[in-house]
Amino acid sequence: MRPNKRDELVRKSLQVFYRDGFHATGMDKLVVETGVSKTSMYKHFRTKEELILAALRLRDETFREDFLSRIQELADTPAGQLLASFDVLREWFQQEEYRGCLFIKAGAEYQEGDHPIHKQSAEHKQIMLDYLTDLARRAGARDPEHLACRIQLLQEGAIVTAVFLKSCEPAQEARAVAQVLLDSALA
Amino acid sequence: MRPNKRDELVRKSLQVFYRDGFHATGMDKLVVETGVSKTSMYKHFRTKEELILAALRLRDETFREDFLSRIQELADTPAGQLLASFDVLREWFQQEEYRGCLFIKAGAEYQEGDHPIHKQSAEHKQIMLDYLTDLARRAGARDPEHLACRIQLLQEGAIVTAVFLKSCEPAQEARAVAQVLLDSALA
DNA sequence: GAAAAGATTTACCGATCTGTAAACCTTGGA
DNA sequence: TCCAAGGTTTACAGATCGGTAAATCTTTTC
Repeated sequence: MRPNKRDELVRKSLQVFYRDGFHATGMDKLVVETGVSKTSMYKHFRTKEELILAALRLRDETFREDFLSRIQELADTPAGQLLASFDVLREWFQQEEYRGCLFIKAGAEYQEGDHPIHKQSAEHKQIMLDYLTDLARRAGARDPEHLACRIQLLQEGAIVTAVFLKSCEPAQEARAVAQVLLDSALA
Repeated sequence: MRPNKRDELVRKSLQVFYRDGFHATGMDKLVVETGVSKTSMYKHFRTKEELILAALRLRDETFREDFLSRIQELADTPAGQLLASFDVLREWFQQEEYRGCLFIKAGAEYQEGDHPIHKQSAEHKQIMLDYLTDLARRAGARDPEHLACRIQLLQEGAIVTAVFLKSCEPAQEARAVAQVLLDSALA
C-alpha cells in the first residue's frame, strides 16, 4: 500500500466518473480500469461513496488550482481576472473531453440536500463564489456579493449550455454580459 | 390496455425519475410505485430507455405549457414576458419538490452527444431558445438571437444555482441582469 | 355460453451491483 | 532462515439490474 497508490486510484476513478457518470460506473469497471483487484480497492476506500468523495475532493483541488492560475496568467487586475474567467471557461469548453461540470452532475445524481456528495458539491460552488466575491471586492465593485453572484450565474449558465450546444460560444456571450455588469458596478 | 393507462405509467415514472434520477431508478421500483406488473410495463415500453424518452416527452409538453401560460398570465407584452419568465422560475424554485431541470440532469446522466436521451434533452433546450428568440424579436430587440441566447444563459444559471443554494434568490438576480440586457437591446 | 384474443401475473433468467472471507504472495526483521 | 505483518488475489455472497416465457385472468366475438 504505497502512499501514492491511493492517489493513483482516485485519479483514474475521477476520469471514469467524469466520463460515464457516478451510478453508471460500477466498482468492477473501476477495478478493470485501474488494474487493481476489488479487495484492494475496498482496502483503500470502505465504500463507493467514500471513493466518490475522494474523487470530488481531488477535482475540487485541481480544478481550482488550474482555473485560478490560468486566470492569473491572462490578467493581472481583479477586474480583468473576473472577465478572464470566461476566457478560461472557453478554453475548457473547447477540450475534446469536456463533459460539463462534475459538481453539477454530482449534485444532480445525489439530490438530497443532506447527502454528503451533494453537500461537498455545494461546498465547491460556495468556494468558487467566495473567490469571485473577493475579486469583485478588490476590483472596487459597488456591491461585491451581488456582482459575484451574478458572475457565477453566468458561469453556470455557460457551463450547462456549452454541453448541449457542443460549442464554446456561450462563454463569449457570458463574457459580454459580465463586461456590462462590471462596467455598471465600477461606474 | 386502456389508452390512458400508458399515460398514467409515464406520469408516475416521470415523478420518480425526477425525484431519484435515471440510473438510480430501477424498473422494479417503478413497478412497485405504479402498482403494475413488470411484464405489463414492458408491454407498454420495450425498454427502459423508451420509457425515459416518453417521460421526457411528457415533461417537455407539460413544462412548456405551464411555463408559457404562466408567463402570459404575468405579462402581456413580449418584453414584459421575457422578464416575467424569471418570475415564473422563482415560483418554480420555491416549490418543495424542486430538484432542478430534468433535461439538464438527463443530459448529465447520458452524456454521449448521439444518445437519444441526450439528443431529446438538447432538443427541449433548443425549443425553449426558439421561444425566447421569438419573444425578443417581437419585443423589437436589436439582435433577437443574441438577446435570447443570453437570457437563456441566465435561466440555466439560475436553475443550477438554485439547486445548490436551496433558494429562489438566483431568479431575482438573473431577472435584474436580464432587465439590463433588455434595456440595452431596446435602446 | 364457448372460444378466440388480448391484457396481466407469477416466476424466473443471466448479468451486474456493492461488498467480503479466506487463501496467497511479498517483504522486513530477528 | 523462519516468522510475522500486511497487502493482494481468487472466489464468492446477497441484492438488484434490465428483460422474458409461460401460465392466468379478462374481455370480446360469434
